[in-house]
Amino acid sequence: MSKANKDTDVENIRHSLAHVLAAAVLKKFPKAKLGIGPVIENGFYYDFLLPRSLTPDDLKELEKDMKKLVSGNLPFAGKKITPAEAKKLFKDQRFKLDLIKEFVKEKKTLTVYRTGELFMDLCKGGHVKNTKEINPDAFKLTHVAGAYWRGDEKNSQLQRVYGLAFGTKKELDEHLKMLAEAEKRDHKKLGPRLKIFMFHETAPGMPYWLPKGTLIYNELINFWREEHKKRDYNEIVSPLLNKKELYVTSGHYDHYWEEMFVAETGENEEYGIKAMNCPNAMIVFGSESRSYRDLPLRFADTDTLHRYERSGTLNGLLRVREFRQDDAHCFVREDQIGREYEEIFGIVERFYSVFGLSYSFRLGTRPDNFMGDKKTWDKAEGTLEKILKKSGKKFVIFEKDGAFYGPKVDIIMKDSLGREWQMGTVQLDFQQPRRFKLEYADKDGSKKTPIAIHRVIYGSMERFIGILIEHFAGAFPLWLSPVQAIVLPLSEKFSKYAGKIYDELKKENIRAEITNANETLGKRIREAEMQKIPYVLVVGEKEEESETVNVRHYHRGQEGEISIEKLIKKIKNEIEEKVI
RNA sequence: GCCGGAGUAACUCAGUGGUAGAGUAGCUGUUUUGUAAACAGCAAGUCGCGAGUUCGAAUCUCGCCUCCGGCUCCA
Repeated sequence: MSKANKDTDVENIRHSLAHVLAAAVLKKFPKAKLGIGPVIENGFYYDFLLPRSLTPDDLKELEKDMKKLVSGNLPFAGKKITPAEAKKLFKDQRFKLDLIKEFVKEKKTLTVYRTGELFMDLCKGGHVKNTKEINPDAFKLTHVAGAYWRGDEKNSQLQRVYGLAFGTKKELDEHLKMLAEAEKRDHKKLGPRLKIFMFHETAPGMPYWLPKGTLIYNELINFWREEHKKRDYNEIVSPLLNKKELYVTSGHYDHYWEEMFVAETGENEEYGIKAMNCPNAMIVFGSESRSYRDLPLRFADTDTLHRYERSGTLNGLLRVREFRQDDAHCFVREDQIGREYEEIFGIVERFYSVFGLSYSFRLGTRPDNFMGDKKTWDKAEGTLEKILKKSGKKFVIFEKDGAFYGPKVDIIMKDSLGREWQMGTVQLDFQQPRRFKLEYADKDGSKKTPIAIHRVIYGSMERFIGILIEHFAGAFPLWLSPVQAIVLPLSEKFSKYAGKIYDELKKENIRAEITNANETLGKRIREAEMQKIPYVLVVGEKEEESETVNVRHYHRGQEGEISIEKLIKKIKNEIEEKVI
């Protein structure tokens, strides 16, 4: 059997189970109103409007009932129907009637599928022929969540029941095991356990960076500074509070003010707390007269930003209210856009390959609340699409996903649970330079408006570190490890020798720790392993005599004795090369 | 913001109306260790916060806060 067929088979199983779920729900709640029940990655869901909230116990019962239905060898049979027939069949199902109306408008054919004698659904098909093709032990209802009808907040909220489903029980078990493994990588658990960051309830969505996390944070920023200095980026620091008027000029007051923290003075002046760096970058560009020779002119800025994200959207380090971006604004002439983008894509590749991260691009086009005129937008979108095609990289287009001031190219990554996150973003902006009346003198002496490219590579430091923790499962590459080596003297007799090793490591700027011999060696090794320290150095009689250490590496295991000079050289080289 | 779940010692968790518990971590002492958990003792709690019901609330009810899973949103 080909892979494509196998995929279709499991999709048919998932889709059929959505129908079986709806049948079980209707049995339990005859007045339930049905939404839709599509196939998703690894399973299915179905949306319902019910007289009461489902409990975890309800899910267990529904699952049991579904198994019974599946074992009843129910056939699936579909048949084309007319709109009039459809309206009659689903006269008590208001959401189905919505769909029928929509389908009629789009001139789609209507089909109804019956699951045995007990259930029918408006559906385009894609089922098993009979539920005997479904293994009753290879699916599981996992959770309930609220979901708006047709994905619109203004519509009623339905209860969405999620389920996992596979062809065999083994695949289901493997998937559940994988989820348990993913939980072990979860940065929300690992971060605090490894003392990288924490949260406090007085600052929702605003991380505390603990000493170890601050080391990682600073190493990432240092690397970023080195790489950007080479490429003629000029770092600036700008105010964290600006009067409302700045955001009126930039356009953020109309589009964004509600999501900003606002500070008020005793004299009733309103200040916006920095939520983005661009307006102040515009101010700096406009502070001098500029020539075409100055362009591209790049201002980088990593100031702390605050955004009042809605409470339900916060998610560990991946969605926060306080963060820093590795931001920069590149002011270019129109003819320089392509080159600048190519250069930025080069920076992206350099950075992501250092961590061994894979990513994809996403082009976001004109949103509904756009600023400026459609013609400029079309031109900008065309330019970006052309550059993306030329880059040879894979990309998808997300309609209406651009910033209000211009289209954007996002770098997309997945977390340990496979959820997609926007990391870096490169945004084209024809609007703000115009609004701030920025200009440069062109060759012929005429005044021209520059184009701004907003770009972040990591995205936000917070989100990036969250993804890194999950990517490395907390075992960072040596150059990022908060503790790079730990010295364990076998007993107190060797404390002095261990201290000497420790001093030499520190002298070479290697982040080292040392333990005393109060605990057994086994226990101290266990603790070092749990802290995911790359180099564990055991010293005892043999090592002291031969002036060596016994190396145990987090990934490579026990490596035996090595002289301290050789070890330091090796460690320094590994740090320098940023080995992953 | 909306739907659902959760919050008990620093951490992981037990405790369903009647004296707040265990393991780990911490501290003290003993042990001086050869590659993932030595032994003993001690200390540790506004049971998320606030109200209510009750003779009595970690436990029941209501409101709020925070976190988690979704939805919506995401410059």
